[in-house]
Amino acid sequence: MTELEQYIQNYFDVGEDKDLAAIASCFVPNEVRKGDYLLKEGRICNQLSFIHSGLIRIYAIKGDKEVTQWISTPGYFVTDLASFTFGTPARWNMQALTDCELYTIDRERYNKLGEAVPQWHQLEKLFIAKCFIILEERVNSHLFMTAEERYQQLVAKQPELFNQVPLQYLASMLGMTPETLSRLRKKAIS
Amino acid sequence: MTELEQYIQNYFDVGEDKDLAAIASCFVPNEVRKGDYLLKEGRICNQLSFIHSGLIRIYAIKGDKEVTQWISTPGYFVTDLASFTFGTPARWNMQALTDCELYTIDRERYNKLGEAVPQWHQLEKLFIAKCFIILEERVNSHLFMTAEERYQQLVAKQPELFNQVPLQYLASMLGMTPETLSRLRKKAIS
DNA sequence: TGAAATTCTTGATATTTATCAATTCTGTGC
DNA sequence: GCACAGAATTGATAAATATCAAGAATTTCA
Repeated sequence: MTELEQYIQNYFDVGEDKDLAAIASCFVPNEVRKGDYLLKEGRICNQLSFIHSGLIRIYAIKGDKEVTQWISTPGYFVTDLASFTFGTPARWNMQALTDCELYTIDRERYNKLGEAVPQWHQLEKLFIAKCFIILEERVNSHLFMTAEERYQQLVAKQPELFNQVPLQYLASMLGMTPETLSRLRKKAIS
Repeated sequence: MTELEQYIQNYFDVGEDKDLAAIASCFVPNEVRKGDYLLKEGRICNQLSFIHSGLIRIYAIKGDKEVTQWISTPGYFVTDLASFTFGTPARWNMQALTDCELYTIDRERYNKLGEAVPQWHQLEKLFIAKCFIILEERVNSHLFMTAEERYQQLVAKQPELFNQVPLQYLASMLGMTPETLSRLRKKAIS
């Protein structure tokens, strides 16, 4: 199984090898440079990419400050699911934090996968349901946990982010100020 | 269009009238009494219901207290989407706050809709995507807004809840204590 | 390399929200 | 109507987090 096929399989759980290969063949490798935008707020999101290497930040502007929603890392995908699915204006900016190697499918090809892969709509449904569950976890993390517990959870799940991503972005993504994150880190170390 | 068909149409956006009728025919009316549970944490969620009348509270137990995730109202549906879709143990309790009239489909019938309605998996995908967007809004409300702004948003969107639902549940759902909600209300009135 | 820019940390303080305890209010059943 | 239980409010205080300002550390790039 190629690396790309592995990425796809992790999200789409394709039953047939030939279907998996057919899906993978619709993705094309591409690169973006540090600072490049994959998507800007207000535009239509026309692509879904898996990250082979690099980091991508998803954020929005709220008043006079940026709110980071998520940092996407190798093996994960990036898209604005709402915009990609419904063709509505994106509410997120997606910007490369580092040079990135991606595998990308555009909306047109994506929407034709149903013709090539009989089970496609079923797989796609389950993919979106998985995304739903991931989001549900995030809502829960705000309802059930304190800022400090959210920080500890992120340290446990993705410790590498703390070496690779400006802490101000992680703070925003956790729903706290950079100063608060800085103090929680200090507290955790001592 | 029947009331049930209208509810379904709001979420599934069915193209063909006969498909809509076919889907609606798989739902059966049923009633639950105030206090009854539609689902308990740990069980598998085997049904999806539209609410014709009444209110249902979705909540979980965290430590020694209950966290209300949502209050579902007439016209909306209730289910644990993760459990219903993947057959995994539910993480939520669903309890009737009042006597309720529902239209319910069980998992078995739901999963057979693909046989009766050609576009079903496509419709279902879009349904789940809509649920995803609703959740995304909720994550945003925690990242972008203060507790007070979340309160004001709920007042604007669902003012009737404040007459019909114990405020402690609304407080929990907004991610704050009952005391804080009480003070925000007082502040908003004056 | 070194200067400039950005990021991170730290301290002092303000604001927000939670906690705990005591009433008050409201609805329910007798 | 009255007593009771649950719910909501209020007050006093504590804890968590934000804000503002300054300085230290790090990164960027000419």
